[in-house]
Amino acid sequence: MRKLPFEKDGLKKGPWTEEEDLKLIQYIRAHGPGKWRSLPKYAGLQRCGKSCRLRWTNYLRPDIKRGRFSFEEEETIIQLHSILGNKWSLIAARLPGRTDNEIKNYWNTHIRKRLLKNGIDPVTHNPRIDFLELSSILNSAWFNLSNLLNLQTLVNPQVLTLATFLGSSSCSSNKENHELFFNRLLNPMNPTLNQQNRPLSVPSTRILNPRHLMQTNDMQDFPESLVNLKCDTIQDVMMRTCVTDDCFDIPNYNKQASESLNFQPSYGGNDLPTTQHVNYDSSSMPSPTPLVSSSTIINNSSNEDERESYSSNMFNLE
DNA sequence: AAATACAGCAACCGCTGTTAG
DNA sequence: TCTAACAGCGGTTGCTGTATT
Repeated sequence: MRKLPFEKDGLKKGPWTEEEDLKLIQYIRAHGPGKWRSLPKYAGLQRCGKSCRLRWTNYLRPDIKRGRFSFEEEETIIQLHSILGNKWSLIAARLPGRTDNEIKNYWNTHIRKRLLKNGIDPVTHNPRIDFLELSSILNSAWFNLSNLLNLQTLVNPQVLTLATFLGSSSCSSNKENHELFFNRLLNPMNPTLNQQNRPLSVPSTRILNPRHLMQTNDMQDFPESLVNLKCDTIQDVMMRTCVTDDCFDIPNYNKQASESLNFQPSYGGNDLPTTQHVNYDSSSMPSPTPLVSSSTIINNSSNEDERESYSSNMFNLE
Protein backbone atom coordinates (compact mmCIF):
# COMPACT_ATOMS: atom_id res chain seq x y z
CA MET A 1 0.00 0.00 0.00
CA ARG A 2 1.51 3.28 -1.11
CA LYS A 3 1.81 5.77 1.66
CA LEU A 4 0.04 9.01 1.14
CA PRO A 5 2.36 11.86 0.32
CA PHE A 6 3.12 13.72 3.47
CA GLU A 7 3.35 17.40 3.92
CA LYS A 8 6.03 19.55 5.40
CA ASP A 9 5.69 23.29 5.65
CA GLY A 10 2.53 22.96 3.59
CA LEU A 11 4.48 21.35 0.77
CA LYS A 12 3.55 18.00 -0.61
CA LYS A 13 6.19 15.31 -1.06
CA GLY A 14 6.32 11.85 -2.48
CA PRO A 15 4.98 10.51 -5.75
CA TRP A 16 3.32 12.91 -8.10
CA THR A 17 -0.32 12.50 -9.02
CA GLU A 18 -1.69 12.75 -12.52
CA GLU A 19 -3.41 15.97 -11.58
CA GLU A 20 -0.18 17.52 -10.42
CA ASP A 21 1.57 16.42 -13.56
CA LEU A 22 -1.12 18.04 -15.66
CA LYS A 23 -0.86 21.27 -13.79
CA LEU A 24 2.87 21.35 -14.19
CA ILE A 25 2.75 20.48 -17.88
CA GLN A 26 0.09 23.07 -18.59
CA TYR A 27 1.96 25.76 -16.77
CA ILE A 28 5.25 25.02 -18.51
CA ARG A 29 3.55 24.83 -21.89
CA ALA A 30 2.18 28.28 -21.28
CA HIS A 31 5.18 29.91 -19.64
CA GLY A 32 8.13 27.67 -20.32
CA PRO A 33 10.43 26.07 -17.76
CA GLY A 34 12.39 28.12 -15.28
CA LYS A 35 11.59 30.36 -12.33
CA TRP A 36 11.17 27.18 -10.38
CA ARG A 37 10.81 28.83 -7.02
CA SER A 38 7.80 30.81 -8.02
CA LEU A 39 6.41 28.22 -10.40
CA PRO A 40 4.49 26.12 -7.85
CA LYS A 41 2.62 29.15 -6.58
CA TYR A 42 1.51 30.23 -10.05
CA ALA A 43 0.86 26.68 -11.23
CA GLY A 44 -1.26 25.90 -8.21
CA LEU A 45 1.02 23.19 -6.90
CA GLN A 46 1.80 22.36 -3.29
CA ARG A 47 5.34 21.41 -4.18
CA CYS A 48 8.70 23.04 -3.81
CA GLY A 49 10.32 24.43 -6.92
CA LYS A 50 13.05 21.90 -6.82
CA SER A 51 10.57 19.06 -6.83
CA CYS A 52 8.83 20.61 -9.83
CA ARG A 53 12.10 20.98 -11.67
CA LEU A 54 13.07 17.38 -10.99
CA ARG A 55 9.67 16.10 -12.01
CA TRP A 56 9.86 18.05 -15.24
CA THR A 57 13.45 17.27 -16.16
CA ASN A 58 13.35 13.62 -15.16
CA TYR A 59 9.86 12.60 -16.16
CA LEU A 60 7.53 15.03 -17.86
CA ARG A 61 9.77 16.61 -20.46
CA PRO A 62 8.31 15.75 -23.86
CA ASP A 63 11.62 14.67 -25.36
CA ILE A 64 12.27 11.99 -22.78
CA LYS A 65 12.73 8.51 -24.13
CA ARG A 66 11.27 5.86 -21.89
CA GLY A 67 11.96 2.19 -21.83
CA ARG A 68 14.89 -0.10 -21.84
CA PHE A 69 18.35 1.11 -22.75
CA SER A 70 19.58 -0.21 -26.06
CA PHE A 71 22.91 -1.90 -26.30
CA GLU A 72 24.28 1.06 -28.20
CA GLU A 73 23.18 3.36 -25.41
CA GLU A 74 24.78 1.11 -22.85
CA GLU A 75 28.00 1.05 -24.83
CA THR A 76 27.92 4.81 -25.02
CA ILE A 77 27.37 5.13 -21.30
CA ILE A 78 30.28 2.87 -20.49
CA GLN A 79 32.59 4.63 -22.91
CA LEU A 80 31.60 8.07 -21.73
CA HIS A 81 31.83 7.03 -18.12
CA SER A 82 35.35 5.79 -18.70
CA ILE A 83 36.21 9.27 -19.92
CA LEU A 84 33.99 11.52 -17.86
CA GLY A 85 33.45 9.60 -14.67
CA ASN A 86 30.22 10.25 -12.80
CA LYS A 87 29.35 13.30 -14.84
CA TRP A 88 25.85 12.06 -15.44
CA SER A 89 24.58 15.26 -16.96
CA LEU A 90 27.41 15.31 -19.48
CA ILE A 91 26.75 11.70 -20.31
CA ALA A 92 23.03 12.40 -20.58
CA ALA A 93 23.74 15.28 -22.93
CA ARG A 94 25.13 12.76 -25.38
CA LEU A 95 22.24 10.37 -25.04
CA PRO A 96 19.20 12.09 -26.49
CA GLY A 97 16.08 11.49 -24.49
CA ARG A 98 17.81 10.12 -21.45
CA THR A 99 18.10 11.95 -18.16
CA ASP A 100 21.07 12.05 -15.88
CA ASN A 101 19.04 10.47 -13.11
CA GLU A 102 17.94 7.65 -15.35
CA ILE A 103 21.47 7.02 -16.51
CA LYS A 104 22.76 7.13 -12.97
CA ASN A 105 20.12 4.62 -11.86
CA TYR A 106 20.86 2.40 -14.80
CA TRP A 107 24.55 2.56 -14.12
CA ASN A 108 24.13 1.65 -10.47
CA THR A 109 21.59 -1.09 -10.97
CA HIS A 110 22.79 -2.73 -14.17
CA ILE A 111 26.10 -1.72 -15.62
CA ARG A 112 28.03 -1.35 -12.41
CA LYS A 113 26.94 -4.72 -11.17
CA ARG A 114 27.78 -6.42 -14.42
CA LEU A 115 31.21 -4.83 -14.58
CA LEU A 116 31.91 -5.95 -11.03
CA LYS A 117 30.67 -9.42 -11.77
CA ASN A 118 33.02 -9.64 -14.71
CA GLY A 119 35.96 -8.38 -12.75
CA ILE A 120 36.03 -4.88 -14.12
CA ASP A 121 36.42 -2.00 -11.73
CA PRO A 122 33.49 0.30 -12.53
CA VAL A 123 35.47 3.31 -11.38
CA THR A 124 38.69 2.81 -13.27
CA HIS A 125 37.32 0.50 -15.95
CA ASN A 126 40.38 -1.64 -15.44
CA PRO A 127 40.30 -5.34 -14.74
CA ARG A 128 40.41 -6.10 -11.06
CA ILE A 129 43.49 -8.07 -10.15
CA ASP A 130 41.98 -9.26 -6.91
CA PHE A 131 39.11 -10.68 -8.85
CA LEU A 132 41.27 -12.43 -11.36
CA GLU A 133 43.88 -13.66 -8.89
CA LEU A 134 46.43 -13.53 -11.61
CA SER A 135 48.99 -11.43 -9.91
CA SER A 136 51.55 -14.17 -9.63
CA ILE A 137 51.17 -15.05 -13.26
CA LEU A 138 51.39 -11.44 -14.21
CA ASN A 139 54.46 -10.79 -12.14
CA SER A 140 56.37 -13.59 -13.74
CA ALA A 141 55.03 -12.78 -17.14
CA TRP A 142 56.04 -9.18 -16.78
CA PHE A 143 59.67 -10.09 -16.32
CA ASN A 144 59.62 -12.67 -19.01
CA LEU A 145 57.27 -11.49 -21.67
CA SER A 146 59.57 -12.74 -24.30
CA ASN A 147 59.28 -16.27 -23.00
CA LEU A 148 55.60 -15.86 -22.64
CA LEU A 149 55.24 -14.97 -26.25
CA ASN A 150 57.58 -17.70 -27.33
CA LEU A 151 55.14 -20.16 -25.88
CA GLN A 152 52.96 -19.44 -28.83
CA THR A 153 54.41 -19.39 -32.26
CA LEU A 154 51.30 -17.82 -33.54
CA VAL A 155 50.44 -14.44 -32.26
CA ASN A 156 46.75 -14.63 -31.82
CA PRO A 157 44.45 -12.04 -30.31
CA GLN A 158 44.55 -13.66 -26.94
CA VAL A 159 48.27 -13.10 -26.71
CA LEU A 160 47.97 -9.52 -27.69
CA THR A 161 45.11 -9.06 -25.34
CA LEU A 162 47.11 -10.60 -22.57
CA ALA A 163 50.00 -8.33 -23.40
CA THR A 164 47.66 -5.40 -23.14
CA PHE A 165 46.34 -6.76 -19.94
CA LEU A 166 49.80 -7.01 -18.54
CA GLY A 167 50.52 -3.49 -19.51
CA SER A 168 47.34 -2.12 -18.13
CA SER A 169 47.10 -4.09 -14.95
CA SER A 170 50.10 -6.01 -13.83
CA CYS A 171 52.11 -3.08 -12.65
CA SER A 172 49.44 -0.63 -11.77
CA SER A 173 51.65 0.84 -9.08
CA ASN A 174 54.36 1.71 -11.49
CA LYS A 175 53.33 4.16 -14.13
CA GLU A 176 56.83 4.37 -15.52
CA ASN A 177 56.82 0.67 -16.21
CA HIS A 178 53.46 1.06 -17.84
CA GLU A 179 54.68 3.70 -20.14
CA LEU A 180 57.89 1.91 -20.86
CA PHE A 181 55.92 -1.16 -21.72
CA PHE A 182 53.58 0.64 -24.01
CA ASN A 183 56.25 2.73 -25.56
CA ARG A 184 58.01 -0.45 -26.45
CA LEU A 185 54.83 -2.05 -27.55
CA LEU A 186 53.75 0.83 -29.65
CA ASN A 187 56.92 2.30 -30.87
CA PRO A 188 59.70 -0.21 -31.06
CA MET A 189 61.37 1.52 -33.93
CA ASN A 190 62.05 5.05 -34.76
CA PRO A 191 58.91 7.02 -34.02
CA THR A 192 58.91 8.21 -37.57
CA LEU A 193 57.85 5.06 -39.25
CA ASN A 194 58.87 4.76 -42.82
CA GLN A 195 57.13 2.92 -45.54
CA GLN A 196 59.57 0.02 -45.65
CA ASN A 197 58.91 -0.73 -42.05
CA ARG A 198 55.28 -0.06 -42.48
CA PRO A 199 53.71 -2.30 -39.91
CA LEU A 200 50.49 -4.16 -39.99
CA SER A 201 47.33 -2.33 -39.28
CA VAL A 202 45.95 -3.30 -35.96
CA PRO A 203 42.68 -2.21 -34.46
CA SER A 204 44.73 -0.70 -31.76
CA THR A 205 42.04 0.79 -29.61
CA ARG A 206 40.48 -2.58 -29.26
CA ILE A 207 43.74 -3.96 -28.04
CA LEU A 208 44.81 -1.12 -25.87
CA ASN A 209 41.57 -0.17 -24.32
CA PRO A 210 41.16 -2.31 -21.21
CA ARG A 211 37.47 -2.33 -21.80
CA HIS A 212 38.01 -4.44 -24.81
CA LEU A 213 39.25 -7.16 -22.62
CA MET A 214 35.57 -7.53 -22.07
CA GLN A 215 34.84 -7.57 -25.72
CA THR A 216 37.58 -9.17 -27.70
CA ASN A 217 36.59 -12.74 -28.03
CA ASP A 218 36.41 -13.21 -31.72
CA MET A 219 39.20 -13.57 -34.16
CA GLN A 220 37.27 -11.58 -36.67
CA ASP A 221 38.22 -8.43 -34.88
CA PHE A 222 41.78 -8.88 -35.95
CA PRO A 223 43.28 -8.79 -39.36
CA GLU A 224 44.00 -12.20 -40.68
CA SER A 225 47.56 -11.25 -41.35
CA LEU A 226 48.07 -10.56 -37.68
CA VAL A 227 46.27 -13.61 -36.46
CA ASN A 228 48.53 -15.77 -38.54
CA LEU A 229 51.60 -13.75 -37.84
CA LYS A 230 54.55 -15.80 -36.78
CA CYS A 231 56.66 -14.14 -34.16
CA ASP A 232 59.67 -15.40 -32.32
CA THR A 233 60.31 -12.62 -29.92
CA ILE A 234 58.40 -9.91 -28.23
CA GLN A 235 60.35 -7.43 -30.28
CA ASP A 236 59.05 -9.17 -33.32
CA VAL A 237 55.57 -8.75 -32.09
CA MET A 238 56.19 -5.16 -31.16
CA MET A 239 57.72 -4.30 -34.47
CA ARG A 240 54.91 -5.85 -36.40
CA THR A 241 52.00 -4.60 -34.42
CA CYS A 242 52.42 -0.90 -34.71
CA VAL A 243 49.59 1.03 -36.14
CA THR A 244 49.89 2.55 -39.53
CA ASP A 245 50.72 6.18 -39.66
CA ASP A 246 47.66 6.93 -41.72
CA CYS A 247 45.48 5.52 -39.03
CA PHE A 248 47.10 7.31 -36.13
CA ASP A 249 49.83 9.70 -35.64
CA ILE A 250 52.22 8.12 -33.24
CA PRO A 251 52.23 10.78 -30.51
CA ASN A 252 48.47 10.63 -30.24
CA TYR A 253 48.56 6.94 -30.23
CA ASN A 254 51.05 6.83 -27.42
CA LYS A 255 49.01 9.35 -25.58
CA GLN A 256 46.00 7.18 -25.95
CA ALA A 257 47.92 4.21 -24.75
CA SER A 258 49.13 6.16 -21.80
CA GLU A 259 45.60 7.16 -20.98
CA SER A 260 44.52 3.59 -21.27
CA LEU A 261 47.10 2.63 -18.74
CA ASN A 262 45.56 4.60 -16.01
CA PHE A 263 42.12 4.91 -17.44
CA GLN A 264 41.09 7.27 -14.76
CA PRO A 265 38.04 9.32 -15.49
CA SER A 266 38.91 12.88 -16.26
CA TYR A 267 37.34 15.35 -13.95
CA GLY A 268 39.37 18.22 -15.19
CA GLY A 269 36.80 20.01 -17.25
CA ASN A 270 33.39 19.90 -18.69
CA ASP A 271 34.40 19.38 -22.23
CA LEU A 272 34.40 15.91 -23.57
CA PRO A 273 37.86 15.08 -24.76
CA THR A 274 38.15 14.79 -28.46
CA THR A 275 37.03 11.43 -29.61
CA GLN A 276 39.68 9.44 -31.34
CA HIS A 277 38.06 8.51 -34.58
CA VAL A 278 39.64 5.36 -35.81
CA ASN A 279 39.88 4.99 -39.52
CA TYR A 280 41.21 1.65 -40.40
CA ASP A 281 42.98 1.05 -43.57
CA SER A 282 40.42 -0.98 -45.42
CA SER A 283 42.98 -2.35 -47.82
CA SER A 284 44.83 -4.16 -45.10
CA MET A 285 41.95 -4.77 -42.77
CA PRO A 286 39.71 -7.65 -43.65
CA SER A 287 37.08 -6.57 -41.20
CA PRO A 288 37.56 -3.08 -39.91
CA THR A 289 35.87 -2.76 -36.59
CA PRO A 290 36.16 0.64 -35.00
CA LEU A 291 35.91 0.92 -31.29
CA VAL A 292 32.57 2.58 -31.29
CA SER A 293 31.02 -0.03 -33.43
CA SER A 294 32.05 -2.96 -31.33
CA SER A 295 28.44 -3.24 -30.42
CA THR A 296 27.72 -4.47 -33.87
CA ILE A 297 29.33 -7.72 -32.91
CA ILE A 298 26.48 -8.48 -30.62
CA ASN A 299 24.16 -5.91 -31.89
CA ASN A 300 21.30 -8.30 -31.82
CA SER A 301 21.90 -9.39 -28.30
CA SER A 302 19.11 -7.89 -26.39
CA ASN A 303 18.92 -9.73 -23.16
CA GLU A 304 21.05 -9.51 -20.09
CA ASP A 305 22.36 -13.04 -20.33
CA GLU A 306 23.76 -12.50 -23.76
CA ARG A 307 25.37 -9.29 -22.69
CA GLU A 308 26.89 -10.97 -19.69
CA SER A 309 28.22 -13.93 -21.56
CA TYR A 310 29.62 -11.54 -24.07
CA SER A 311 31.34 -9.54 -21.38
CA SER A 312 32.70 -12.50 -19.56
CA ASN A 313 34.14 -14.30 -22.53
CA MET A 314 37.27 -12.27 -22.18
CA PHE A 315 38.25 -14.30 -19.21
CA ASN A 316 38.41 -17.41 -21.24
CA LEU A 317 41.89 -16.48 -22.34
CA GLU A 318 43.36 -18.02 -19.27
C1' DA B 1 -0.87 -19.11 -0.46
C1' DA B 2 1.73 -16.27 2.49
C1' DA B 3 5.99 -14.30 3.92
C1' DT B 4 10.29 -12.68 2.77
C1' DA B 5 14.05 -11.02 -0.11
C1' DC B 6 15.50 -8.64 -3.85
C1' DA B 7 15.71 -5.53 -7.99
C1' DG B 8 14.41 -1.46 -10.26
C1' DC B 9 13.39 3.13 -10.20
C1' DA B 10 11.23 7.67 -9.00
C1' DA B 11 11.99 10.98 -5.88
C1' DC B 12 14.23 13.35 -2.21
C1' DC B 13 18.11 15.48 0.53
C1' DG B 14 22.08 18.06 1.33
C1' DC B 15 25.64 20.02 -0.64
C1' DT B 16 28.43 22.62 -4.17
C1' DG B 17 29.02 25.35 -8.28
C1' DT B 18 27.26 28.78 -11.49
C1' DT B 19 24.81 32.76 -12.92
C1' DA B 20 22.34 36.97 -12.91
C1' DG B 21 20.81 41.06 -10.66
C1' DT C 1 31.37 42.03 -4.19
C1' DC C 2 27.32 40.01 -2.36
C1' DT C 3 23.29 37.35 -2.55
C1' DA C 4 19.47 34.68 -4.18
C1' DA C 5 18.00 31.53 -7.52
C1' DC C 6 19.00 27.91 -10.19
C1' DA C 7 21.38 23.70 -11.75
C1' DG C 8 23.81 19.62 -10.95
C1' DC C 9 25.77 15.83 -8.33
C1' DG C 10 26.23 11.81 -5.18
C1' DG C 11 24.01 9.37 -2.01
C1' DT C 12 19.97 7.67 -0.19
C1' DT C 13 15.09 6.45 0.68
C1' DG C 14 11.00 4.15 0.01
C1' DC C 15 7.55 2.20 -3.05
C1' DT C 16 6.32 -1.40 -6.45
C1' DG C 17 6.70 -5.60 -8.75
C1' DT C 18 8.86 -10.03 -9.01
C1' DA C 19 11.31 -14.06 -7.42
C1' DT C 20 12.22 -17.19 -3.90
C1' DT C 21 11.38 -19.79 0.24
